[in-house]
Amino acid sequence: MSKDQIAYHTKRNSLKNSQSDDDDDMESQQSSLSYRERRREAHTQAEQKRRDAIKKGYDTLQELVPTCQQPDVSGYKLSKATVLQKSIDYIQYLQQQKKKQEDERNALRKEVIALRIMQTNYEQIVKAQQLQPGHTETPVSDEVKFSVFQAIMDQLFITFSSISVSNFSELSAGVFSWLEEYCKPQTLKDTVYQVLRRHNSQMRG
DNA sequence: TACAAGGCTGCGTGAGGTGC
DNA sequence: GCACCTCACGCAGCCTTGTA
Repeated sequence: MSKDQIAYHTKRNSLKNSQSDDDDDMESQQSSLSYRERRREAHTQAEQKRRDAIKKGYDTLQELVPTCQQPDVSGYKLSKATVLQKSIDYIQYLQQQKKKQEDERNALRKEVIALRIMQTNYEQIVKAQQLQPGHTETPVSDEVKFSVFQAIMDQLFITFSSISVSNFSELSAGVFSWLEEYCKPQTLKDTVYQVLRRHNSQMRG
């Protein structure tokens, strides 16, 4: 507030309250300031304190909200109404983001559960096959294991070599589609059987 | 370019509500 | 009943924008 404003208000208020103050002064001649005057000054200070708190709140809000941190397009300080509106918009944006992330998290949780079920099923299949009559545990040399592993990897590499590696996005997209197409449990199972059959025939031949 | 109009802000103050 | 808090109001100053 400018000095002119202060002078104006001081004069205005003194005129406004002169009558009642005179009455108060007549009632309490012991104090230099009337009760009403003291009340008015205390209230003025309290109101200033309240406005400071509100202003501080707006300033803090402006610091916290990213869209309020730069001045508006005209280059001027954002008005309080604008700060409020931008804060509302930002909170709504955050709420949308939160919901989106919750949906993603739920989808991933379902996927984890599905994969665990699949894992359990495959473990049961393996156990059942091991318990079948005629199934014997014969020791397999490391050389044979490596040979089989190499054959499986070679088979997979043939399919993998069709993926484009010209840039990262194409590569990552290609890897995902390759995993979905060639690394399905049934596909891998077929590949392993195929390699093992070939390996057996070579051993017999 | 001068001027009017309108918006924003800060100020002091009265009135009403609330807690002790 | 009193002290304190909050809200609403009127006011002035500053600034931008539109217009003659």
